Amino acid sequence: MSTSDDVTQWVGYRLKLAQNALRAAMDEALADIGVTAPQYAVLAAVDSGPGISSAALARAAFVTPQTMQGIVANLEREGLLTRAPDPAHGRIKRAALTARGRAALQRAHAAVGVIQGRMLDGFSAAEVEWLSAALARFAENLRRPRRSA
Amino acid sequence: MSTSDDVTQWVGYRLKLAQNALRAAMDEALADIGVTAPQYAVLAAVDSGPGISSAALARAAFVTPQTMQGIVANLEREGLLTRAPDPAHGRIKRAALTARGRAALQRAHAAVGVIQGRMLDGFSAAEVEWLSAALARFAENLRRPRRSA
DNA sequence: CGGATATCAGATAAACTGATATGA
DNA sequence: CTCATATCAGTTAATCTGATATCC
Repeated sequence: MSTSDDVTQWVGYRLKLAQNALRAAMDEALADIGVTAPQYAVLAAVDSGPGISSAALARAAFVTPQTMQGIVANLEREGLLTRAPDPAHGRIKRAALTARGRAALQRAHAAVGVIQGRMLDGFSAAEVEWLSAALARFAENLRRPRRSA
Repeated sequence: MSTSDDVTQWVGYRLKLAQNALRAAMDEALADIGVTAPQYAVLAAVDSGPGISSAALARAAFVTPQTMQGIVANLEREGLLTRAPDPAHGRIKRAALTARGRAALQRAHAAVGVIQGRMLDGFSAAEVEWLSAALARFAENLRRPRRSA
């Protein structure tokens, strides 16, 4: 039974290893800037869409609101973003980058670009495109019918 | 500045989303069996190579010995594997699955197979092969020279 | 002593579920 | 009342770094 059991050959395992390596490389590169990989993603998302709520960020990242609030709270504590209550909708808090947040994001973009380049070394743009689409499809496929309707 | 900043388009982000979705799906499927995705990987590795040490498992998974010991300790606590000191090398502890561990692994293999099939739905064997190789190469590329050119 | 192995101790971000308050 | 948003409280597995002890 140790024939098809080689976990290191399984796509899912390699997916995990690749993601682990990516996160490790990003964490190392982002350490100086003082942000983690997930935090970087949130900073970039807030920069792309200022005024976004935590709930919306959570939906975009497919995590629970509580999880996203943890990440956002860390960023707020570090002074990289602020959240102001929406005047019209008292309950919603809209996130925006601070000056320090924007500066950090700038540096992070550069650092991450290097990591990305290293990871994709040897692959053509077309291959990367296909790969990216395949990964997105993996996630879609996995998020389908959970059970028993 | 919101042109090339769309994080959701970035390969690394999609890699993370795919891995997150995979882990979530696996955790859900493995919940009944009482193991997590990383624990499943360790059980499979121990099954493939009985007598393996925690340090060797850590190297195979590219994590620190401490991290692997945490996972192994949890599995030992659950009674899914045992660790016996090597008679010749007093310091080394060799892991082996218990009867319950083997039973859990059997069930886990089946459950994970379903998840895998769902994730890869629509992809040919050749495509999966290429994808898998690409992911392995990503990890390799990222684990190369840290700096110093 | 050096190298590999195992652990203890401690820290942290990230993820979850559950419960709750509030506003539209 | 219902839905979405935010948040408090508590839990957990998985990561890390640092320090130690134990073998060969």
